Amino acid sequence: MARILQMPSTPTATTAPQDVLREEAATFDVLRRMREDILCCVLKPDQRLRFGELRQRYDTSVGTLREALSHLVSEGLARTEAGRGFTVASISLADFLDLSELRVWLETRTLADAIRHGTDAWEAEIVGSYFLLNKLGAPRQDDPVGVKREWGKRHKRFHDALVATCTSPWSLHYRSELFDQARRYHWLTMIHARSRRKNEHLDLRDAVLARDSDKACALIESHIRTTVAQAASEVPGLTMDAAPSARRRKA
Amino acid sequence: MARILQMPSTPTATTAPQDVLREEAATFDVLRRMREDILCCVLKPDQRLRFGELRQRYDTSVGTLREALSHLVSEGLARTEAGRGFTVASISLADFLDLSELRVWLETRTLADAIRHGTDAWEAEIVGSYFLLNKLGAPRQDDPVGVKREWGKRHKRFHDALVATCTSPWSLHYRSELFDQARRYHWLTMIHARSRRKNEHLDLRDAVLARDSDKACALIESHIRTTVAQAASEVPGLTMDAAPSARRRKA
DNA sequence: AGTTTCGAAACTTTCGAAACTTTCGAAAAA
DNA sequence: TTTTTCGAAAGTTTCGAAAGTTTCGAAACT
Repeated sequence: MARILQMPSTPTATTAPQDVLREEAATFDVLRRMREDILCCVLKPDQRLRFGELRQRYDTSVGTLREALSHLVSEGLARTEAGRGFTVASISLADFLDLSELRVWLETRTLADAIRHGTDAWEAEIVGSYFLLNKLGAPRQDDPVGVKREWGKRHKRFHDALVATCTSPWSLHYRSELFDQARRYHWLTMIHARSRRKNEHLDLRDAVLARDSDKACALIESHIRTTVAQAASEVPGLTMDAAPSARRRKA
Repeated sequence: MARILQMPSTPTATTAPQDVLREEAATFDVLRRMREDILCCVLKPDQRLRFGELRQRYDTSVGTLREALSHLVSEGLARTEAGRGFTVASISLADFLDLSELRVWLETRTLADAIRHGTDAWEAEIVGSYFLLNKLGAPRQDDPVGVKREWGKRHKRFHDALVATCTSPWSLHYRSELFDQARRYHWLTMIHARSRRKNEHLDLRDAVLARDSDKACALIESHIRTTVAQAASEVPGLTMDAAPSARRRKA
């Protein structure tokens, strides 16, 4: 179970201020970079992940790569077959639908609980992270990749902040994993979508800060569902079938 | 995302009949054995996992162990701190409660969907796996470890069979992970519990085969809740606090 | 022409050792 | 007596190379 956002805790301050970030050093760093690359489709769905190329790209050894890849497999961002190496996980509309249904439940559940246990520090982080998200504005199709990536980061930070005070570690853990899964589809939507959406995050923020649990949950539910619908209609090639991979049998 | 029970599929029969089981060979085998050892508390909660001992126990290299341990961390069965190696995940009543709340929802959700999409092969596997579970009978405190382990296997097989035709891969995946988590607490209950329970699995089986979704869901919900209550009252030392690990600060 | 067999090339998996970090205990200083 | 410092031992992390598979194409055979 990966570390969850560690928000209103006193920093331990043993060696350096950002000591927390050091975690696992090399391996952890490679893992994070690979995850980001899969999420942003730099490594494309169903792409074969050969050790030769990866070693060059991330400047590390086979063993370290294996460990990172192994992690990605458990997270559902990659798959592996015995003796055939690793592959980026497929995407499909069916998967996004399935994913999103679970998300609706987990997001509303964690959000309601977080609101129930909200603190001043929690409110502050929501205000702060919303500010950062809003300052950047929703990225357009023709914005540079760097801007889109930064928006992705801030978007995640805002949504993490909303549920930070939820008291169920398991719910938070799975919520986080599924949020990352959804980010792959969000990325595709950002690339292709033409329609613009109103600023749903502002309403969400205000409902949460007003501790209006029902309204906040309804908003986040429609937030998720709208995104699915948008992806389904505007991302080309996102079909119900999983992959164009060559697993045919002869008739 | 790990492989899910692959039930009504035709065997591919390329080399051997059990070719499917070979998956990942060495690493996968070590992973499975370690997981089983953690689930059955052979490796105890909060126990330090040193490479020296593990290498001897599983007769494998450091690299392979690291990969397996890495997997266990993502599954929440172990934890790791930078530079300080791996540790078996803690247990606590709080964790079991949290876990079980999520399980209630996931089990009922997957079960209802599985019933909706049930096939003949699905019914057959339910009948078969129930037969195996029932033949062994609920293990008593003084049964040998081997019997308890076998019961654990058959118990899991039965519950997997119930939900096998569920159409949501993500729900099935998380259901499976949480079921394994719960197995650690089940094991402790088996060791310590004095009270006997009626055969809840028979009622469950019949309700499912009769396609009575509401009744089946109600049964599985109380099945889970009863187990939690039993563990809370009969397993000594299962407190709300996480671990007796030495993370004290000076006052 | 179509199918099968064989062998080399490419890639994955596994391993043990080298480099580095943490922990623990003994000796020196307060 | 208590605290601090230092160094050795134990343990973890990273790496590159050896061993083992799979894949693909060319030659041999039907």
